[in-house]
Amino acid sequence: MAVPSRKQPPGRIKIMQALRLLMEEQGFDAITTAEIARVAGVTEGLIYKYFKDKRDLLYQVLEEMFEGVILRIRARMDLEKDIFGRLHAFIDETVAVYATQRVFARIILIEVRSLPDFFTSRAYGCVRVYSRMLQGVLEEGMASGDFRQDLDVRFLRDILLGAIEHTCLWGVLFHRELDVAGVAGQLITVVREGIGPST
Amino acid sequence: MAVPSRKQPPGRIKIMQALRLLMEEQGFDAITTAEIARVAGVTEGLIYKYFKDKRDLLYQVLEEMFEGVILRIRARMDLEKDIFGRLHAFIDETVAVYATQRVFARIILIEVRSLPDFFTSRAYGCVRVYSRMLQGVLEEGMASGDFRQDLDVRFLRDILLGAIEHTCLWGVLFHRELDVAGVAGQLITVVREGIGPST
Amino acid sequence: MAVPSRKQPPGRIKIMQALRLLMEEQGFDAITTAEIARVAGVTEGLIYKYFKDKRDLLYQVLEEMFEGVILRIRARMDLEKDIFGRLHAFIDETVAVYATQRVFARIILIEVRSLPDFFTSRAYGCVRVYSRMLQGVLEEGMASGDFRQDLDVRFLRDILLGAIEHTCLWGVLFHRELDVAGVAGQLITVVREGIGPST
Amino acid sequence: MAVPSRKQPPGRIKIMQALRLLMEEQGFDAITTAEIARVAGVTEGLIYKYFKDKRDLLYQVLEEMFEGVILRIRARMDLEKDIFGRLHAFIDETVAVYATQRVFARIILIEVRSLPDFFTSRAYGCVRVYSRMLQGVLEEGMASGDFRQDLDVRFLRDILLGAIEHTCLWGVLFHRELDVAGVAGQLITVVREGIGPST
DNA sequence: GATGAATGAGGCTTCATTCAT
DNA sequence: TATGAATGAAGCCTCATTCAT
Repeated sequence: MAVPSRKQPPGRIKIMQALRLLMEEQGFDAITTAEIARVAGVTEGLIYKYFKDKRDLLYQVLEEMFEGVILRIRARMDLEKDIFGRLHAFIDETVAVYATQRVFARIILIEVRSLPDFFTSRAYGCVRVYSRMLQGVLEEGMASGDFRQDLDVRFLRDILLGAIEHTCLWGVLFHRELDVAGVAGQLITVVREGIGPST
Repeated sequence: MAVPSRKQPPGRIKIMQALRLLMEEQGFDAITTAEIARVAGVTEGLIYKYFKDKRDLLYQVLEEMFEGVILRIRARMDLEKDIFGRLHAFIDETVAVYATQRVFARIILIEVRSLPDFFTSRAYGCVRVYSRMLQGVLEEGMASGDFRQDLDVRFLRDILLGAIEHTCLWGVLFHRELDVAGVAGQLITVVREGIGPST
Repeated sequence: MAVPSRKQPPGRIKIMQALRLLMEEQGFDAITTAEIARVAGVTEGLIYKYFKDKRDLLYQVLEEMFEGVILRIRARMDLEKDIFGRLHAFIDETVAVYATQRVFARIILIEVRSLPDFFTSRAYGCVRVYSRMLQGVLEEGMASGDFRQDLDVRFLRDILLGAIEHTCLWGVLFHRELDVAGVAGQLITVVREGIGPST
Repeated sequence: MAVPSRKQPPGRIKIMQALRLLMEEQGFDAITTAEIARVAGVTEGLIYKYFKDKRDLLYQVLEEMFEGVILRIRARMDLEKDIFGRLHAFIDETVAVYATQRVFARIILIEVRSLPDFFTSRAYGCVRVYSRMLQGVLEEGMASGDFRQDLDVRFLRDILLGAIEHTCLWGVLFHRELDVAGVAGQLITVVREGIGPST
């Protein structure tokens, strides 16, 4: 997977890096192709050699990052034996990614939602893979009796994803630091035991 | 409710209605001022008599809707005696709003996030009020011993808000129906008891 | 002359004052009718009750001020017996006006030049009267033999007017103080004796 | 002279020429970007590839012309041996420029004054250079004892510049012919000897 | 693989002005 | 005398995109 970028033309690489760089500071809409080209040190025209349009560039950047993220999470989960460990690994690693890879977080949490054609892009495939990983854990836990079985697994999945995203969102929006262990820990606690008084 | 908007110039009202109407079908960016004016039956210039710019119009539309939403939720919560009832009311009513007021949901869940100046707008004040309502319930529950006290109340609040939003998001994005009672019910269950095997 | 503004409707007065006030700080083009109305405390519509259009307002403001200026200069000149005294009075008083009445100076030195219809306005009549006053002095001086006679009186007039205006211009443009006596004195010296080595 | 503008993109050249052409007949404000583009035979968008905005275009046109003017004046002055010759050359050449280069005259005498950001533009640098040339002559004359020394050199400079400009202004405003030798000659006479009766 | 000049569509916004009340 | 809602024309400018070299 994730071909080691062998043979990638330098122009293409520079363009993708330029967008990533610019998105550290600005939203996608605020970034112009002229700016991307300037930062990349190429001409605007070259962008269209490698990318169908400006959004395609965004999607490809996202895809590349997302592949790395998925590998990371999978690797981390594979180390865990029990089901709660794997769930914790998924959550913790996701939060860690949002905390450290701000551009990735920006794109996935903010930019992409208002772009209708995202959901037919290859990058969206990554979202499905990612989402399916969590769903897999949940199904497994239900099957094994470790998790309660009276819930719709997709609802449950969305609840978890939403909880993760929202706790990270403000950090991303306002460039605030994120307490990874704290967020992940509290989330796991709520999910395991609920908010009723600890018994 | 919804103050009879005394003295509001008709043009202003028509413009706001036009945007709401158009946003049933398209994203904010895809809507042009020309289109708004045409649907409202006024000239483009009039928009700028009442609104600083196109985004200001969006924020004012959102604010107006949000005020109604807040009133609705508050009214509903005031009917409940116990703390879990109030929590349930908040969640259930929020989901109901997302399910029925698609434009409101669109704006708050999707459009607004990529607009940096939203967070300095008056409409954002509504978000804070709304968010504070939930936080109030949580604090109350912690103080009374009904909720566990080993969690950061703001984390908890964000977990809940995220869970609500995400479960509604896909319905909003793809114009799917939303099973209000189902979503709210499952969410409350998770929150109360966690996903551990039902005892 | 210059009717003591008897019976002038208050709205009209307020509008003219508003423009004068605003022109202390901004150029005419940068000032909008909306701003004028706001400062005057009237509605935009009222402006068009009293003035044909925005430029007409400018011209009437200028005319009113110019009438005062002409009276001042004339009064001052009438005190002088000899021809050089009158010339000095004209120059000195003009510089004094530019130094103290910045709005007047702004309009006459800057704004009005790019407005083609100014030269058919009543305010332009004031310019002619003013200009004629200087020309009168010069003609008188030539006739009496006090001034050299080998020059075209209109060229001479323009040379003097230009010298006055330009020495004041930068003060007006950049809100700098103006050394009235200095400017007028040096000007008179040059005009009387030239720049050849003092004999 | 007038560097062969090597490598200047043709579009850029055509745009600048178009503005010069249009300003023969109309004021800057009356000229629209659409008109400029039409006359240049390019699209409006291209204007903004080469010029920050419409005013920037004006300033660059002015700068280009002003550079030529300065070269002309300097060349002419360099031919003169004595100080009065150089002063005369400066005045005469300036008047000649105003008489023949109407667009240049228009811009410098009329348009530019009401544009606040002109004074921070590169074109304004030319004004300073030009103005400094005259001041240099005056300082030289004072140092050598050819000119009287009891005057502030900058006042004197402004008096001369104003006299030149004003005598040319009406010609420029009303498209009248200008008697170059006459204007320059009379001006020099006044300046040398004053208006006192010829001795 | 890369350039860079040029396009073109249309977006947002401004503002003087009018008119019914 | 004054209001204020509404107009309408057009202006400036942006920016993704193309194409010949």
